[in-house]
Amino acid sequence: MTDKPPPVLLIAGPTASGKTALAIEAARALDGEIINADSMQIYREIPILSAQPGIAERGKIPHYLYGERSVAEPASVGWWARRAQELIVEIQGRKRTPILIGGTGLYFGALTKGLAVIPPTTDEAREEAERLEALGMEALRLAAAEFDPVAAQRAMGDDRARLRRIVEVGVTTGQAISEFQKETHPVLAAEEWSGIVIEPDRAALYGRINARFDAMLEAGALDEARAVRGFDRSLPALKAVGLPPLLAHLDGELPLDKACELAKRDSRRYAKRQYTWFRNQCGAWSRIHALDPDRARAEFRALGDR
RNA sequence: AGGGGUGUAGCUCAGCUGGUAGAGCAUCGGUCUCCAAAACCGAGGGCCGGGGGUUCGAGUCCCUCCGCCCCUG
Repeated sequence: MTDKPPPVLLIAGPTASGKTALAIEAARALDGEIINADSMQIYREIPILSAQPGIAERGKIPHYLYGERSVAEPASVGWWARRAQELIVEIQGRKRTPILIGGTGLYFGALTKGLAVIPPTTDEAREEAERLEALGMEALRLAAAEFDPVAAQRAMGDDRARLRRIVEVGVTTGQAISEFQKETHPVLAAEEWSGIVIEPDRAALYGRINARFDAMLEAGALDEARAVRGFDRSLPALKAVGLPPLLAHLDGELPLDKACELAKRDSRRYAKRQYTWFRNQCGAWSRIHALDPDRARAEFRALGDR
């Protein structure tokens, strides 16, 4: 018997790829506990729209970071990574396997590649960035280039989000964000984890995405949208796929069928971006291709036998 | 059956008085270090319904055939 902590299992997959079922299978096989690695499933007001696993689905397996925060209190990669790390240590302390499952590539990256340690930006800095953005892209880009020509160069086109961050970090620290980023260290060492990507046939997944959204509506997605209607629309959770068109419908701007169409389209686009991310950022991970739960489980077991 | 209309990219449609095709959406590829289900960048794709004719040259004009839509009987 050694005291070596059990390795951490990372499972990434696009929306609607059957992650939940596979996580349960993995938890049973490895005596594990499940940690959410999905930026939207963190919010408790949108369990249906973000496809959080229900009580029944969870079985007896402990699940963490699902519905842990309110829409009104946005999470962030940094917050998530810290929580995930704490939970990993806890679970390993119980001699069990931490299983992280989700679709947010950046979150996995924070663990396996690291996140630069940058002081939290101040309100003042955020206001400054907003002020510049309001002046127009040119002003924002110019200011960003002033703080950090390297990072500004990297932000192509009208990439407001990154340009703004450069300014925010610049204003609060007086330093270039790219300098901080040079000092990045993985949270998990390479030998501490193994990763699996669920990568089903694209057309099949699209079909499932479409069907799933209909099921979400059936399950009360519209009520969820109604419940968060009063929140600031610029909150991250209010941008969850499917929510904007549903809100537009509630505001009387769109017929329901049109809203559904848009929601499905957005979901397909999102899945496409996820494929791109996993393909290029998680190239060394193992793959599972089956969409069918039974076959996916079989593929998973086959991986374990290697 | 007669009259009118229409047939251009996967879809919806632009294409002025003829000069060998565009747009939106979809699709595909890529970026990604603290709002990431975000914010961006890029690409391919059309024997212009078939055939014939006029013309130096036709998606654009003429004839004919085929498909679809509407009206009238």
